[in-house]
Parts: sequence; C-alpha cells; structure tokens
Amino acid sequence: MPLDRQRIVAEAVALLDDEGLDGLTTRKLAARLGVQAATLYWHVPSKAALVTAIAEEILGEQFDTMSPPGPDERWQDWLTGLAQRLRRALLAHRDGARIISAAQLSLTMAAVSELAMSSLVARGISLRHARVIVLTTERFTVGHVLEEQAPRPEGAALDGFDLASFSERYPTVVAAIADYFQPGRTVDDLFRECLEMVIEGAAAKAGPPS
Amino acid sequence: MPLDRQRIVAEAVALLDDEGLDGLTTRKLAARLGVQAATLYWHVPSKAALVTAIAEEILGEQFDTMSPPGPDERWQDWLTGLAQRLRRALLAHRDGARIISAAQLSLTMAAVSELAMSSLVARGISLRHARVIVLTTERFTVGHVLEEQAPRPEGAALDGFDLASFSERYPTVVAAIADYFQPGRTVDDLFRECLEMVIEGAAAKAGPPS
DNA sequence: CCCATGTCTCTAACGCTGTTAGAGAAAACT
DNA sequence: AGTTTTCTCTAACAGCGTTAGAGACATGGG
Repeated sequence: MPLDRQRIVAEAVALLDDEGLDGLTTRKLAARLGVQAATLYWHVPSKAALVTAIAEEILGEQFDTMSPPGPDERWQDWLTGLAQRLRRALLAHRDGARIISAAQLSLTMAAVSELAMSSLVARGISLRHARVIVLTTERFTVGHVLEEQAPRPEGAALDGFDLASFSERYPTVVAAIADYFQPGRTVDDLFRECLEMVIEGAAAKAGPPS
Repeated sequence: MPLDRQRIVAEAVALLDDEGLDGLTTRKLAARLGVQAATLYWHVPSKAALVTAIAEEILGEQFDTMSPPGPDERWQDWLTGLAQRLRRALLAHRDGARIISAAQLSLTMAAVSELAMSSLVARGISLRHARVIVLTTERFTVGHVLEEQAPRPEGAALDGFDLASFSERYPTVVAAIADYFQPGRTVDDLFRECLEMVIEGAAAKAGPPS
C-alpha cells in the first residue's frame, strides 16, 4: 500500500498526541510510517504545510458538520456552542492550540467564521458587529486554550521559586487560583464563565435597541 | 567590559526585532555580542529561559510603573487602558505575542494580574468574577495580537489559492475584511471595538445588582 | 517484448540548531 | 605567590528541515 498524504497527516496527528509539537519531527514521523524522512517531501511540500494540514484535520474532527442556529435558538446560545466545539477541537490533541496558531491559513476556520458571521447578519446584526463578535469569540477561545495547554512549569524552571514570597507578592492571584482548585470546579467551568462573559458583551453590543 | 545577563537580554530583543523569533538563534546572538555561542550558557541556563527573560523585558517596557484606578475612574476604563498597554507591549516587538506565549512563567504578568484582580475586588467585585474578568481580558488580548502578528501568507503558501472561489465560498468573511480595510479604519479600531465588547460583558457580569 | 515514462522511495549530504565537556585565560582573594 | 573563582574558548554531539540525485517499480506505447 503506497503512502499518501492522508496517511501522513493521520500519523502526524498520532505522533503529535504522543510527543507534542516539539516532538513532531519529520524523521520520527517517517519512521512511524516505515519510510525515510526525505520521502515525505514527495507528498508534502514542507513541514509548515504539514502543520497546516494537521490543523485542518483537528478542526475537521469537530466541524465536519456545521449547522446554523435553529429558528427558535438564541444566537448567543448557538455561538456559545460553536466556541465550545472549537475549544473541544483544540483540547482533543496535545498542543492543539499551538498547532492552530502555527497554521498559516485554515479553510475550516474560514468556514466557521463564515457560518458564524452570516448567521449573525441573518439575525439582523450589522456586518461590522458580527465581525467583531465572531473575531473576539474565536481569538479569546484560542488564547484561552493556549494557556490551558501550556506545560505546567517543571522543576527546572522553578529554581529559586519561592511559593511563600510569591503568595506574599501576589496574594489575590494565589487566592484566585486556590478558588479555582475547589473540589466541585473544573477547567471547563472556568472557560464557560469566561465565554459567557464575552457573549454577554456581544449581546449588549449587538442589540442594544432590540 | 564583561558580558552580563542584562546585555544578553537587551541584544536578544534587538535580534528579535531584526529577525523574528525563528531567527533568534544562540549563534547569531553570540556573534552580535562578539562572543562564542557556548559562552551564553554561563549566564543563561537555556534558550527557554532566555525567551522568558525577553518576555519580562518586553512587558517591563510598558509595565515598569503600574497604578491602580483612580478614585473617580471607572474600573472599566482603567482595565481597558491596561489591556491596551498589554497590546502595545506585544506589538512593540516582532513576534511579541509568540514570545509571551512561549514564556514559561512571567512575574511581570503575575504582577499585572495581581493589580487588576485586587483593584476589581477593591471595587466590590467578587474574587471569582474578578478572576474571570481579568483572565478573559488578558487571554483575549494575547490571542488577538497573536493573529495580528501572524505573517501575511506568502506566495508559497498560496499555491492554488483562488480568490474568486474563496469569495464565493466565504462571502461574508470577505465582505467583513473589506469593511475592515476601509480608509478611515485601522487595526487599532478593531481591537478597541473587540475589547470594548469584552469589558462590557465584564461589567454586566460584575455588577448586575450594583 | 522492449523501451520509455512517470511514480514513488532510497541514500547521502548540507547547513543549521540547542547544548555539553573540558581546556584555558584572567582576575580576585588568601 | 599560590589558589580559587569567574568567565570565555575550542570542539564536538545529536538532532533538525530540506535538497540532490540515484534507483526501484509499475504502466503504457511502439
């Protein structure tokens, strides 16, 4: 069975999950496919293009089917669901947010934006506002997941890190983190609250007269 | 004059501005300092630590002095200014947002969060809400600038990119971009509008009873 | 049947990266 | 003067993305 682009991308995603973006290497990927590294270049023009293809693959897992908001659905709720799917797509794979950031131009992302903006416009929101709302939601989501997936600082980076003096200097931050580690609460709750806030701002901006 | 950590970081920022994050290399940096690459490792433990130090330097340029909101100042306006300063810090240097994302743990950023959260708490906002507000604002800002600084896709990546079919498939996105290129409007306006929206959501969430 | 053409993979290498080991110079203390 | 500490050097390692060019293999034409 000959190698093809789709198998390469699929195996690249698997390698990404195993080793992260920094471990995603043309040689390791080739080895997994039982092939020499140079061979990949017959199917894929560059590693940057491979990363973009990975991004499409990852997004495609959550956005293979997209539907506009139902007639009785508030656009706020629909957009919230969209953002949550985007987050789920990024979280489903290691360094997912970094992959999306590194991707050069994602058609899937364009399709998401298109559907979102046009749906808002269809609800009577101005094009400019729709753009602001969708852009803000997307960029916040990516920014948020980017930090969610940031590696817990290892021992090496924490030489001379004194928790006591940190707590003294930044008591509110520490208290906020402590609150965030309360038993019932999860990282999903935090995202939901933040997103809710963004969407609330969107509603305020979109339909003050409505 | 012997080499010291501060000179290394300063020159690293200059190199960053000249060549971007991908061009920031230990050997090039050493050459600029008239030294061998290995020498850097006596002053800095690793490149990751160097990137973190660069992040601190960049943030420090905008946040060397920080003051809480004035007694007559709305916290919304104050927080808006803070986010705008953060954006300015990131935009002031090439790949600034990527640098901040790659940094492992920034004390300056912690100080910003501390001041922001405690200022909101001082205004009667609950700790949890303050955390959500500050986190959302910060992450949105980083996510936004990250895309602002993303390289314009080059000719190489646009093989087989057909603008006509793109406009056909994603008309709303294209229209929104066109709107955004109108003569009077700048990228700063777009950020301001998005940020305004976030802050408005924050106000709605923070003070429903107030 | 043989040859040519395209498709796919190989070996080998280039220049680059971050990083380490260990030698040496120079300056500062004892 | 001798020893120790501070700083820089040379040399090298393993790994990276990428390219050139040689070969294997199948396919289709004369």
